[in-house]
Amino acid sequence: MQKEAVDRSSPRPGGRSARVQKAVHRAVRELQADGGEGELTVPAVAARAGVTPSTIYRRWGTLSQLLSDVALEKLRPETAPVDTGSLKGDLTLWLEQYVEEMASAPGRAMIRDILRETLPGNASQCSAFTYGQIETIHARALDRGELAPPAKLLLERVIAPVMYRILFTPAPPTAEEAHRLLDEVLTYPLGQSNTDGHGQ
Amino acid sequence: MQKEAVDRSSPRPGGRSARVQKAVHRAVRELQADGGEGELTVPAVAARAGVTPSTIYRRWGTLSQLLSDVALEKLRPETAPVDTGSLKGDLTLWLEQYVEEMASAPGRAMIRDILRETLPGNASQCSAFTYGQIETIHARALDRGELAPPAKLLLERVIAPVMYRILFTPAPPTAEEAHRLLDEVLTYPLGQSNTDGHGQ
DNA sequence: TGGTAAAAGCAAAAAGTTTGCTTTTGGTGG
DNA sequence: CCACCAAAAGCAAACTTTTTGCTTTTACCA
Repeated sequence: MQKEAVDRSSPRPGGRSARVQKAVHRAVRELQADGGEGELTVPAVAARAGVTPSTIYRRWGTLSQLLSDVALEKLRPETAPVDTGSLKGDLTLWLEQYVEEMASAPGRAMIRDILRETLPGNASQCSAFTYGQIETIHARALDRGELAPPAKLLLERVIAPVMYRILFTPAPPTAEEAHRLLDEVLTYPLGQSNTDGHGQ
Repeated sequence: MQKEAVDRSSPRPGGRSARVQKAVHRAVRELQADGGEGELTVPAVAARAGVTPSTIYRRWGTLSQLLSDVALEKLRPETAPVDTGSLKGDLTLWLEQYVEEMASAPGRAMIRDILRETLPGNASQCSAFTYGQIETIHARALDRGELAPPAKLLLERVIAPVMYRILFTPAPPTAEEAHRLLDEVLTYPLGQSNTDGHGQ
């Protein structure tokens, strides 16, 4: 009785599948935005999307998987990080936005939704988004001729502690704490002895 | 229609409540140990525990909450970390066991179970367990007259990255990587500028 | 030792999920 | 361009899980 949904990434783009997917995702976001109390169920989403519940069950398998997919969409970066003219400026601004988004109640909910799934697919996508944004900043810094710690080190020394705080402690991290982590890694960027593990 | 279970920590220890709680927890562990495929449902747990489903729903609210509680029990340290005679030895041995336990498939499942809950209670308990173990090692080192980085720094520089890898990447961290993180923090223990956030 | 409130049992109703089959639909080869 | 085909959606009935009102049990307390 293992839940196992199908591919899910719209095998026929432009067709009915794509329309249904959009409608369902939108329905989820709308229901989440509404008071959101409790009634986020598959039948409710189906009704709002003008679709039959069995469609959702067959395509996503479970509500968790659907919520995970929606959260991943919300987390997908829409634009490259702002270019402030310096590595530190770019990272500081980007990190502030990152922490604000992730540490908020909706942000925490998104992360939990993403992690709920058994397969690490969406979670690693999520990490890849973050990695990509940092990598962009990194490449830009190198272009300027700046010395810049690799994205991987920033993930390890800044993002990981921030995420740990968000997931495992009652009080989410503050912008100040994030700044401290960033300053430390920029001041003492040791630990470059990196064998792989994050293949972008 | 918000799910909201009652206290859950056996208000009448020694009585029937405690017996039911034990039976239910045991039933969950047994079902998880068995092939575990799919049939981990509230009715299944109830049947195995010789209890009626409504008891479980009323006490735990949801299967997630129950699984979270069971996972927290499994994660509770039973003994203090082994004393190897040195800070580095203590930390290395303890960390090896930690990573082995957490990065395994059952370990990952436990962490996901703990994080599934909306309230951060169990997750922060879990972190507190880890903090406590490291704190024990730390205190022991100070007794020996060793210089030792605070537990909080180890959480930030070693545990958080390990957890991040476990949660967000397909390939869990290896013992080698954990060693690298530990070596780095022991070699360059900067970042002591700690305002609080983890009050043990 | 009875009184009492909290927790468990029970069973029926409600809600959610699965499934077999039919219908729609977007792509494809004739 | 049209008929065909397979994939996905709709539908509805069967099935499972969850909720709920009420009764019974039971540990604690006076």
